[in-house]
Amino acid sequence: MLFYQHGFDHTSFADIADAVQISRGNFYYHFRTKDEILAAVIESRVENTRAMLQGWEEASGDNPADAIRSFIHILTDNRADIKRYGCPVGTLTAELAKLNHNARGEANALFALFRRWLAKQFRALGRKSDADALALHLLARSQGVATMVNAFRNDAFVRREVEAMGDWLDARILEIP
Amino acid sequence: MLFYQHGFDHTSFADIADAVQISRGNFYYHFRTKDEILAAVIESRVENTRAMLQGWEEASGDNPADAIRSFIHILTDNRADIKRYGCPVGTLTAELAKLNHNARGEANALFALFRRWLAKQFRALGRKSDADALALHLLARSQGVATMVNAFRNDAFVRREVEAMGDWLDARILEIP
DNA sequence: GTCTATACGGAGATAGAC
DNA sequence: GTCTATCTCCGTATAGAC
Repeated sequence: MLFYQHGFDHTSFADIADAVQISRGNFYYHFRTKDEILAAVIESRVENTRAMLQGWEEASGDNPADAIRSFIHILTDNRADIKRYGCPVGTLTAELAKLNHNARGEANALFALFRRWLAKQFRALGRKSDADALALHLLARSQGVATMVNAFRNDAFVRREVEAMGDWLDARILEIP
Repeated sequence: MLFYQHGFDHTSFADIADAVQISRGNFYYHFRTKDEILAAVIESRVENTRAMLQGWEEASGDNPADAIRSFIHILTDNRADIKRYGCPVGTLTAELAKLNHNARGEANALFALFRRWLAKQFRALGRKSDADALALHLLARSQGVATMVNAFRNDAFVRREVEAMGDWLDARILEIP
């Protein structure tokens, strides 16, 4: 999506209309303001994310560690886009924070979706007391990798870090009483 | 700086002129274009960063581990700004990447400054072969924390992660042959 | 050097024909 | 529903007075 590729503020109606192949005027039949488009984009991302997370859960066959590994591997799977545009969630929340935009909360809710889902997996693994902390830690690690690879475009680095996160996860599992 | 607080694209000449207390017209006596201002801002950040890194080195008294700890602690020291605006380097490079801006390289050079400095410290610690990898890892960790705390504004999380990075550093030192 | 006035383009948004 | 034409505002940038 264009908001992801060029940022929300910098994407104009002309850009959008051009991409969707309708005229600028017609746009206002579907959305009254640009903010309304943003809200719809975030809403749609929330839905897709929900579905993706649920899909990982189901594909893991009740193995939370595998579900978490699916999360870790988005870095590898999406590395081409991340190199060019960064993480869609991280860069959007950062931009909206700077714009002091109304939809900031909704964008953060996207992050919270990942956070709660990861915490749920860690809890299912038996990490009752620190599930949320582990979730935040892993989310931060993957955000950090996304930021760095966006700057340095270093594939080897992504591979190393994804592996390191896997090792970290294994170590957390071994710690379980 | 305004570019940090509101982003480069979203900051107008009127905003800047207002902040510096001179008229918009007078601005063009000092800079010919907005991009020239950006270049000057980055240039100035490079200088400040160089000085800061050198200062850490000197304050550490030839103890690279302490120098690295100074780096880790910027997260704690600047957490108020980071909560509101994110990391100045990370958010700038991310924005310029999306704008496909000319100055993208210069902004990344800012990141590279930290990277090389950290690698130098790790090398001084005796990590000859993986100094750069360790530098990138630590840089990514701190970027990740900055992104998360910008979204969630969670002080306890920063404290935990800063401590965890300290522990990680100690473990790397113990590994040295 | 610093100001005011203004040109010029592009942005979001509206009106109204079809 | 989709279009073109148009409005208004704001952004960068320039001209020229002082």
